[in-house]
Amino acid sequence: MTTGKNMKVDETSRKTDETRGPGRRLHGAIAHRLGTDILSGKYAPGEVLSGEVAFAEELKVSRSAYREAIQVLTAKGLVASRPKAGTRVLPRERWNLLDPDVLGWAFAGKPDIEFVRSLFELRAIVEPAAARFAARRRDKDDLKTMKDALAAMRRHTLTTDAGRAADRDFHNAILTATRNDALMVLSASIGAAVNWTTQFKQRARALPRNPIPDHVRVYDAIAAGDENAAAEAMNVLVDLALEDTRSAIEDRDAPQTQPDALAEE
Amino acid sequence: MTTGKNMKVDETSRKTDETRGPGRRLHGAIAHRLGTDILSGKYAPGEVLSGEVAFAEELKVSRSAYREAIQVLTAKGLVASRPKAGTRVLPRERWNLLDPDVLGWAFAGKPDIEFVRSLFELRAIVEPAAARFAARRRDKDDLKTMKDALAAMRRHTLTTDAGRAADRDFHNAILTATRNDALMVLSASIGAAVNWTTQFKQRARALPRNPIPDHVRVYDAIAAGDENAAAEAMNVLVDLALEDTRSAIEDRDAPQTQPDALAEE
DNA sequence: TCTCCCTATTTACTCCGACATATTATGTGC
DNA sequence: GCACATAATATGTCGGAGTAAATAGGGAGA
Repeated sequence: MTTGKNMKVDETSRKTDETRGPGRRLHGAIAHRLGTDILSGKYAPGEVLSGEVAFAEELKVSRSAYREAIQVLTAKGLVASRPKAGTRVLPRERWNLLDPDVLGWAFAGKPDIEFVRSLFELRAIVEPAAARFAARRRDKDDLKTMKDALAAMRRHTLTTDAGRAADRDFHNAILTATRNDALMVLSASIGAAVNWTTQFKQRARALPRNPIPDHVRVYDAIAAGDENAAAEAMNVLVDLALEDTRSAIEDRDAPQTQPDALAEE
Repeated sequence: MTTGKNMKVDETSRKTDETRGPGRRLHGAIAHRLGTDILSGKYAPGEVLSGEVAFAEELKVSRSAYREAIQVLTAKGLVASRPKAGTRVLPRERWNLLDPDVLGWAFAGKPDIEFVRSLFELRAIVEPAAARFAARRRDKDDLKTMKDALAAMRRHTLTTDAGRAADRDFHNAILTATRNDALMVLSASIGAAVNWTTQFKQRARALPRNPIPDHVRVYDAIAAGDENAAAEAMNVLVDLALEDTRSAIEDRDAPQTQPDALAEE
């Protein structure tokens, strides 16, 4: 029952080859493959992976590359390996779910709705608080950066790459203004992961509403140093993003209506 | 000069040997050593480490072990390595500061006061919100677990290991009751890191105040389903921990007064 | 019959030396 | 002075050999 070694290898090495771009190392690709497989539930918690030699052979890579990939997964709390016992997938609560890579792997396949909800709840907690800190501690440079980003957002819209980059700059400026490294890292991770779902959004349909005024409200409150107003304005922004993502996911999960009809735009 | 396997251990390999307990692998020890060195600023961001062969030789380990350690650090965003360019320490904003290991490394040496402040600010944001969710979503099992932990805390005090374990159980029960995985992981990481400084506290002096009543207030509010009261009670708890840690760190940073005088108890 | 310890096996861990690949730096021609 | 080809160098990948650790199983003693 253990082996299953003789299966066709085509399927096995497909993913590792796809993921292997230039600048992307082999062990990184393996980690990506195993990571997504674990996050997607293909390898359930508690399950033991095939031995080093067997698995490396199956993946058509050397043991070194395989081991380095396993070290990466171990570092992120996904697996743990001990001699004689083998390498087994750890229970979900041990996973570093806030690790950027893990978040990426979680959203690589069909993201779990419950987990998306968790992230948005966390975001709804953290972002307004961040805006509050920013309103209290921002200096002139912060405000200038935010203002420039806002202007860029207005020029290009959110439909262009430049526009989305400006959006990121704006939010990053807010995070910088909080003078709180932990908050910065956390918010950046969540934001990146959530925006990772934005590609669904953009693909599904045009944005339903002009987001600029809401951003301006946040900026004005931070510039004025009004903490409560900043938190409230940011809260609105998060709710908006939640609404967009929710409908996007609903569209994805219920594709009975022909996708072409939605993409007409 | 080739092997160097039987030679006496000198200063270079001191730390790696110390950290190398049973169940702790060699590459883990190397990662721990390099991690703490980076977090402590011994290797500044942007700095390039010596080449693989040179560094591995210096640490008296094989290149494989060294490379696996580097993969771990890479996975945590501390370093990045490219052919010909070498391995360089990434800027601080790329570090996964919320990774449990990274947090541990950060507190291994003298923790940066500013970073501790950041963590407590984040905790003050997250924990009350978690209590709020717990008050909304807890079920009977959650309440029972919390109640049991509370009773255990009363029996053994926080001065014993069993007592501190009960404290952890109590807070874990709250996190479980939030039904939010992201919140769970985050709060657990921060909590563990902050409690990592508690050993300073315990060492410095006896606890200045009985924490049980405050915990009871949190429990009562959650049991009653009163979200605002739960958040407020938890807020008090965080403030209390902050106060303790602050004074503990002040004691540590200003040891002019003979430590014996403080330890009389 | 049960417990405890000891042995044996399995598996990950570590080491080694060689080769491949990617990236930077250098040099050459225009 | 610039663009392109070339070489140098450090990381990346490979395969194999040997070590150490943890579990399972068997044997001795109670």
